[in-house]
Amino acid sequence: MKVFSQIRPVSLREQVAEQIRTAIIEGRLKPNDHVVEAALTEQLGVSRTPVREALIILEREALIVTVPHRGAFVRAFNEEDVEALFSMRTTLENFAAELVIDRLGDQDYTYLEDLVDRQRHYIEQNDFKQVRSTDMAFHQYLISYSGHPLLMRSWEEIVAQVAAVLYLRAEAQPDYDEYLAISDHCAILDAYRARDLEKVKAENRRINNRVAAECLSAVRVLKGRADGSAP
Amino acid sequence: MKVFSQIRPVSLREQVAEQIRTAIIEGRLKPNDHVVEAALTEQLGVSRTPVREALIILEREALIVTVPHRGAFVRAFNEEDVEALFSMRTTLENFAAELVIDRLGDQDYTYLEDLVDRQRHYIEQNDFKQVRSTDMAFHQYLISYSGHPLLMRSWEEIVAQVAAVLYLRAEAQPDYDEYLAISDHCAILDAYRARDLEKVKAENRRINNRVAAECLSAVRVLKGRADGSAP
DNA sequence: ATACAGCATATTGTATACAATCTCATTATA
DNA sequence: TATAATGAGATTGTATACAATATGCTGTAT
Repeated sequence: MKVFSQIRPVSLREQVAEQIRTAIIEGRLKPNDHVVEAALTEQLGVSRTPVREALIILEREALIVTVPHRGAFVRAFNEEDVEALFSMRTTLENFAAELVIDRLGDQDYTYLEDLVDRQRHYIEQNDFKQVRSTDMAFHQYLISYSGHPLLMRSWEEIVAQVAAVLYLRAEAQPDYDEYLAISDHCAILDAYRARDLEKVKAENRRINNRVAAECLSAVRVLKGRADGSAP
Repeated sequence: MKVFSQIRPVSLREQVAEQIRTAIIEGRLKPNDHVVEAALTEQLGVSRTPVREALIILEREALIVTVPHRGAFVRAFNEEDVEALFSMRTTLENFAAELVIDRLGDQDYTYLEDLVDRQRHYIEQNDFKQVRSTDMAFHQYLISYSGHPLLMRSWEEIVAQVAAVLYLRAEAQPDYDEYLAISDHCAILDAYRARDLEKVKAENRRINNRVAAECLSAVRVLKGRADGSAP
């Protein structure tokens, strides 16, 4: 029985990166916000070095855009970005499907169904933070199950962007029907259970295309609001 | 007519990263080599700051593995890594194929054919550095043509790893038949010309599987040598 | 002879100081 | 008035100094 989990030192730069990442995903840092190193230094109580290193990491994750001698800015997603994001997501999820479809067992389906139930529960309680997190856990499970290091890495790089864009959707459409995700996940599970790879891929494509459209309109709405309020 | 190309300040960290990257790809830095910051500081004539920042970038590219308080080491590819690398490459190239197959025009085919000719020429001259570079340019063109920012980014992240692994193949098999790549590229071009997406995908899969097998055996051979010479 | 504690050295992690560059308001000039 | 030059302030880029940690040697006790 495993009692203790590995202790590994987590460097300041990673802690800083995590804080900034979360702030972006949760919308506390808005698109195009200027992220000033000195400000973070003060707020986080660390020196500029780990802050700078964290910003370099986040730039590689495309959550931050840096301009030489001007600084770091929160990435603003335009319509093409959203389009690209979800087509990439479809590609990665379909790749994962190829890798795992013949390896998923009953306990995996049980676990995934449990996640769906939990998500339904959180929707009923209006706990949207948990809804998002459970939703992501569903997709994450399938990706991680592949054990493919490059796939997992690519996934990690886009997942933060997806989260950031979904936040925009939530902001633009506060009354979004969260139950859609439930039926989506059930459809995916059914296709996996049937070991029907093409069906899984088609569902992934369909769902991501729909979510992409939703986020696209969110981006447009928010852009309109911004232009309207401060032209 | 475009006369001048954009001048953009290239930071020290990027220059340092480029140097280390090239050194790894060209085999001057061997797998598991300890990359000591102070040594680079001295050799490159810059301070530790840009060196550290370059190492962070390369860690995100998976060319460097860093262990807290122990330092940075050149990534050593094992057999699973090679397997994963080329299956990911297939996925990305097939995604690119979906995006570009209906957009390629005559001038594109001409350009790509010219690349193949140049590559053949370099093989005849035994200029293997140019052979590699032309080969990569062929694949790069198709990826870039997609204009898909995330695809291009993912590609960039694996292309250095592919180059590093191909260097291993060259080391293990000095008499490798370089003309194989020529017929591979012709096969890809034919499939694109026929607008046959499934054919393109099948060729990509076939070629990458073969190259993966070659690199896999290279990794095994080199591992055997290393274990034999210093057990 | 072996195992362990403790110290010396090397290396990385972090903080701070200084240099280069950009932005923007102000002023001079046509 | 419009436009360009100028300089102060802000911010990032780079260098260096100091702190924390890991490694390996040496001496000592068993």
